[in-house]
Formats: sequence, C-alpha cells, structure tokens
Amino acid sequence: MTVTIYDVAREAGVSMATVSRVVNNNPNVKPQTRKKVYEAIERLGYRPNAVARGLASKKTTTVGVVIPDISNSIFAEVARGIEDIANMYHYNIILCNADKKKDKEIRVINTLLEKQVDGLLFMGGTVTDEHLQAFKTANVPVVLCATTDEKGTIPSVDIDHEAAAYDAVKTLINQGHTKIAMISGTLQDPANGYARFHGYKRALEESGISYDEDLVRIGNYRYESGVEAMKHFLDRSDKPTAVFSATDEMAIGTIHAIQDEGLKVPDDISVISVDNSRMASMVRPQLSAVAQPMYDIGAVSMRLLTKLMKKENVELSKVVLPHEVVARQSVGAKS
Amino acid sequence: MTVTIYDVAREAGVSMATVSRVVNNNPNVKPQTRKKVYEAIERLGYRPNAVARGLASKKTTTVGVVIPDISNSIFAEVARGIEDIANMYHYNIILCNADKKKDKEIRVINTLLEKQVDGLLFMGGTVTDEHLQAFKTANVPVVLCATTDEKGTIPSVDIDHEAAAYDAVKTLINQGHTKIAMISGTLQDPANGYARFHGYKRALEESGISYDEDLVRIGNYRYESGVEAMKHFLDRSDKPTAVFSATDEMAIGTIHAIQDEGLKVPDDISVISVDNSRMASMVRPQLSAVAQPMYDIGAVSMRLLTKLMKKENVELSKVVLPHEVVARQSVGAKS
DNA sequence: CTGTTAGCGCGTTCAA
DNA sequence: TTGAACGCGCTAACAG
Repeated sequence: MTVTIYDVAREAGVSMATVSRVVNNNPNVKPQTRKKVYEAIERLGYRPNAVARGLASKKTTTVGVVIPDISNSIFAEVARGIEDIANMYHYNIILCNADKKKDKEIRVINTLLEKQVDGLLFMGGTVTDEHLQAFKTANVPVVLCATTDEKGTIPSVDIDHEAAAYDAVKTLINQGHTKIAMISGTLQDPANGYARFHGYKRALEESGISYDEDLVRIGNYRYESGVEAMKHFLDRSDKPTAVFSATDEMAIGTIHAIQDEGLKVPDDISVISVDNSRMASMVRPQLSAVAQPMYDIGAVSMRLLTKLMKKENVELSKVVLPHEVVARQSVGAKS
Repeated sequence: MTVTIYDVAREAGVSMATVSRVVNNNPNVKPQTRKKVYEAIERLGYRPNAVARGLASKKTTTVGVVIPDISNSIFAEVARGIEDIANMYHYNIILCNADKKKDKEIRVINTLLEKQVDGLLFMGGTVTDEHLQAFKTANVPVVLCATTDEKGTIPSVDIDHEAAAYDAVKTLINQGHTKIAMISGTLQDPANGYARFHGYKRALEESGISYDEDLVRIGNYRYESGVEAMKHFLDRSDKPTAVFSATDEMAIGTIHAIQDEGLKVPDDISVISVDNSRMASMVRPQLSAVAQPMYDIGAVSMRLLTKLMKKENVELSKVVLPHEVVARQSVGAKS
C-alpha cells in the first residue's frame, strides 16, 4: 500500500542508503544516480515518512506551543509570529490551548514532550515550581514567550510590563492628570496584572500623587468588564479625569461607558491602555496605547528557540523587547 | 539517557509486552503486575515515546490544520473550536498558516501528510483540482472547514454564504431601503466574496430593485478598506441609505466613515454585515450582523473528522450550519 | 560515491 | 496472564 524508501531503492536499482541521501540532500551522490532516484520517487509517488525519520534521527522538526487561548487576538498575533519563523526554519508547530490553568498546562507540556517535540514555547500564567520541574525533565530547550519566571532560570522573551504601565500612566500625568483610575487584570497574573498595577503605582508615587485604592478595579481583560468598571468610577462624586486600562479591550469598554454617560473622550476623561492591538485604531476616538509588539515577541522567541535547538550558544537568554507609547486621540490635557 | 519501555520492563521484572499493555490500558494484565509496572514507571520517570508508538501503530493522534491566517480573529475562533474538540478526543493539532495561497497550501498539505497526521482539516481559498489531487494521495480523511468545493466530493462544514448575505440585505430591504450599497471581498474568494455578492444581488432582484454596479466596491476585509469604500459612496450626490458589508471589520470602518462625515448610523445610513465577531458589540452603535458560528464550524468539522478517522460511517458529509441575523443598533428604517 | 548493518522505541502477533 | 520475536520506515555509522 504505502511506498517506502525500500521500494524506491529497488525501483532505482540502488540501496536505501542512497535514496536516503538524495532525499536528505546529502551531496555525496553522483548526479546521475540522484537523477535515477528522483525519477523512481516520481514514478512511485514516494512520500518520506517523517515519523520513521523522527524515530531514527531523534528529531521531529516540530515544536510545541502552549498558549492560553488562540481565540484571543493578542495571543493569535504571537502565534502568527511564531509560526512564520518556525516555517522559515522548517519547523511545524503543535498548538495547545491551556487557558492559563496550571493543571492543563502541565498536562499539555507532557503530551507535547511525549510527542518528542524538538523544543517548547510556553505562554501561560504563572510559572510555578511544577512547571519548572516539567521543563527540567524535558530534554529539549524551552523558552517562555510573553511570560517570565521570577527566578529567571528559563530563557524568555517579553516586554517590561511594569515599565510599559509606568510609561502609560506617566503620559497621563504629563498631561496634568492627578486623579487617575486603573482598570487592572487580576493581580494573580504576573504580567498583565501584577506588573502593570505596580507600574501604575510607581508612576503615581514618583509624581507625588497618593495612591487611592478606590481608584482601582479588577477586570477580566474583556470589553464588558471595562464598561462595568468605568460605570463604577462614573458613579463617584469626584470622577477620575483619566483612566489607565491594562488592556485595549477594557479600554474600549471604558471609552464607550464614558460616552454613554454623555461625556467626551478625551475632553472630559482621558483613556490609555497597554496592548495596541489592531482594534485600537478601530474606535472613535482612536485609542492611545503603549504598544506591545506581540508578533515580534512570537517571532523572536521562536528564533531564540531555533538557536537553542541547534545548540548555538546565545549571548542573551532573557530578552526584553522595547515597548513604545503610541499617541492617538484618547488622551488630552486635563482641563 | 532516555528511559524506554525496556528499562521499565527490567525494573518491574516483566517483559516489555506487559509494560506496553499497562500503558495502553489493555485489560489483560493481572492487577498485581499492573501495580508493579506503574511503580517502575513512576520510579524511572518513564514517558512513552509517541513517535515510536506512531511508527509501530501507524497512528499519530495528531491532525493537520491548514488555516489562512491565525491572526485573523475569525479563523482564530474556528481554530479554538477545532482544538477544543481535538483535545476532547485526545488529538493534537499541527497548525499551518497558508494565507489562501495555493502553492503554500499544497506545500503544507504535503508536509502534514509526511508527518503522518491521522486526518486533515482544510480551511483555505478556492479548492482547485490540484488540492483535490493532493487530498486523494493522502490516505487519511480530509474535511473542508469554512470552505466547500464546487464538486462537493470532499466532506465539509460551512454556512450558506449566499443565503447569509441574502438575509442581511433582505433585512435592509424590509426596512424600506432600496438604495443599498455593498462592500464585498474579492470575487475570487468563493465564500466571502462571490457567494455573498450573489446573495446581495439575488435579494435586490427578488425585490424588484435594479442592480447598480456603481454601488459595489471591493475591499480586502479590513477596517481601512471599509472606511475607504464608504468614503467613495459618500462622495456621490445620491448616497446610499444602507450598506451591506461582507465582513464586520469593514462594516466598522463603514460606520466610522459615516460618522466622520457628520452623519448618523442608523438615522442617515444603515449598516449590516456578515460575521458577528466579538467586535460587533464593541462599536457604537453596535453592529447588526448575520452571525456566522465560527467556533461551531471548527468544532463540528473536527468532530466530523474524528468520525471519519474512526471509519464510522457518517450520514451527512456536507454539513451546512445555520446562520442567523442578530439585530443590534446599526440598522434603522429608511427615513 | 555507494552499500550493509544496526538500531531508534514501541505495538502486536503467536505461543506458552 | 505473560513473554519472545518481528517489524514499522528510516538514519547513521562503517566499510568498501
């Protein structure tokens, strides 16, 4: 039924070793025999079996990617960056959603390892000791993507979330705002939550603005939670004059909540966020945001992984990509 | 270095066949030996090698997914549906972006087949004879996902794009509109382009509204192209009173172009589209749209594939999922 | 430049 | 209920 390397060898009148050589572009083959083999391959419609090859060579040219949720546009963007570079280096990716759930993450890491991936790209929630343990039993390189571990023992690529948040809030302060609310992700989330919250706090403190915990609401990253949080702030007698949202989506909810109240952005209230997804330009007013280079985070981490897999030694294994504040229309001076 | 089934056998004092049995949950093992084997596995930290298993059993429990672009939220949603169901049936997915480019599609189909995937899910542009040829040489089931082939020879799951467009335009007509513009995708695209355009045309014709080609612009599915197309319509002396957009994103661009001109949606111009992505509720006014159940398309196609892979016979191999118009705020009666 | 020979790690008969 | 032996399709020495 299925045609093997052996069939090709017979058809071409050579040994299977020779067929293997031409298939793998080994130069040590006489052009004439190479031609014969190619013809035999063509005639038989031979397709190399990558599984057998993987068993023999101990390389599968596939990498595992654990991602929180591919339907989240932020992560989808990262995934595209990963896949483009993987493709460039002739790797394929096995994609697993793990929803930032530790148990699910550990589980998929193990099945990925069973499948003998040549490397692992991990995007998730907190990196616990259990994760570290699982990574250690892997005999393949691992790189954290859009995440970091506290200990810094695993190579990673990410932005500096704390600084990104700091810069966002700072641009608000520079416009004269002092009553600045924050809509944060859960503080359990090290990057989107905790780090950004602390950037917010540091910016306030450095500017001598006292931190008011009533001005912070925890959202779930989604549009609706931005709407809801903002409605809460709007109920106060002394409304904030500016809002910093941990994500674009919540920021857009924020903008709409403000507008629904008959107020104007940025005239009455300014809004800024971190992400800069494509949606940021798809609202009116267009959203000012600190840009997180998601595609690049994916691309760079995959590139790093290829180096690790080739055992090249990399100078820097904890790379922090630059962020930048892109000013659009949702931030104005305090009136 | 790596611990194999053989090491476990020795450690447990049994044969490798027995270890294989307990690992694969074969009931023919005395509970006591089973226990011994489990302990040995634990002690040695044995992890089954799925590649070897795949070679021996000729099953890899992984399916290939070729997708146009994972960073497109529509497809990302499908992918999530696929992965959830795949996960449920213990399959993993290898994901390949092919950007609806025929050459790239054929190429990834072949590498997926080399990797011995147990099945293939294809999401792409037009299904050409070359595709059909590639599918035929695959010895594994293939299902088209959010696409169909003309000939209908390959199992598929999709919505009826023509009818969806028809329904969208019809709701405009029911509101009294007769001057209805369309922003379409390229007519080369069988689903998003051609079919939706024809649904538009049919709705007009059935209502005795003559088709005016000046009222149709081709966009590239993106926000900006919606803005641009609408600006064009706005330049006309007799502006359309309603617009049907082939995608949500272009529809949002349309709304903003209208608003930027000082006009109101839906008071001055109504807007409707096909997609109903999460963004539809993230604009003001919220976008009315015909809902395409992307997640379900992914889930159902993966479910269908599992049946095909298990050689269960399926009654219906060309499934058409229902669409539905969800009315929000962007459509109003003609003034 | 080419062929021979071992495995790679596991599933699966077939006997026992 | 268990074990021995073979083979899945290919790569990688090693020899020639």
